[in-house]
Amino acid sequence: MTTRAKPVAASVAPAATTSASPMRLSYLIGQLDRIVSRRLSEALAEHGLTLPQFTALSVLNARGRSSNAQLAERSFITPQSANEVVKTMEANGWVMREPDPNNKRIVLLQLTAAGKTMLRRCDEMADRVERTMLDTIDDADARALRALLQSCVKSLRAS
Amino acid sequence: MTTRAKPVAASVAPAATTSASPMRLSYLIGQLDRIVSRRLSEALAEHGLTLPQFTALSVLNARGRSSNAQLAERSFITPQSANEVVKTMEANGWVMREPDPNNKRIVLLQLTAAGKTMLRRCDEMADRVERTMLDTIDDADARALRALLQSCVKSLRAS
DNA sequence: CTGATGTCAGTTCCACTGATATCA
DNA sequence: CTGATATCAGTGCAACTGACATCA
Repeated sequence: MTTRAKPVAASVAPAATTSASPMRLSYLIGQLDRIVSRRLSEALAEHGLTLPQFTALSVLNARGRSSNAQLAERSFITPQSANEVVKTMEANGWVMREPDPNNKRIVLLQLTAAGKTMLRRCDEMADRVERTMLDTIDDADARALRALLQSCVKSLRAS
Repeated sequence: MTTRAKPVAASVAPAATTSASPMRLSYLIGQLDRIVSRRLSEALAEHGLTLPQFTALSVLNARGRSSNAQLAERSFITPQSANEVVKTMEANGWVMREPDPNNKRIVLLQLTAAGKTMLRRCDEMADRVERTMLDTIDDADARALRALLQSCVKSLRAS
């Protein structure tokens, strides 16, 4: 309980805005992402994996063979950043590259067996973090949360 | 368009290939935070403000006078990081420090008039981003989203 | 002494922009 | 030629850890 919200400067801050105004959604999103990312990173580090790498593994697993450009778009980072992530994972034997038969310029990426094994292990850790996060939220609300987040992403990407 | 202010534009990619496994909540949270942060950062840059600075201004405004340690906890970053953010803002005249009369070791932080003006301007930009984000979401669902996000943060912080 | 606080210093991580080569 | 793709290279920001001094 040491890190819980307490009436912080209530005794020191008399005037102005004593009652905490409701936090912005963007603030809440940022806070939540910060906490989740930290928990996840700590857990993944035990297997020598970084969060961006886990994201890439998940995307490649969900979407199958992808070019670096596709991976970048789905991870919402630049192709350069995606390439950087992939380089390390290829060196670790989790991802393999093979030329696209239809287009010499494109290199298709896909998981290796070792990559799939690693992903399965890390998925368990991610599940654990998410279960903690959803501790006080029932399944219906969890589904609603997912749908709302997807709507937010969709609206922003469309604008 | 040769200049790419954004990482990826989802221009010609065939987007209709969805139907893969549903994405994790932590993935969605990360994606949404990435997009929101980018939009917000771009907007704030017009006023010479960074996102961490905007966060600090918001926290100081909402909670009133705070020590650096309190600000750090509210922003969910280390005191060192918070101090770094504050240093720049003090140099820009948006935040002022004054010693706590009750404790010589503590330095209380609060917004200056210029800081409040800046915050007001930036709040408008943040409102604009959030309105876009909530484009297809009604007020009731927006409130539900806020409540759910708060529950998630609370559960993770308590664990 | 212990613990909380502020702050200087150095480091790391991760995404960015720029530039270049290849190919449809 | 134009545009998409991959990738090498350098940059910058924002977080981190470590260390130290001060004070309740």
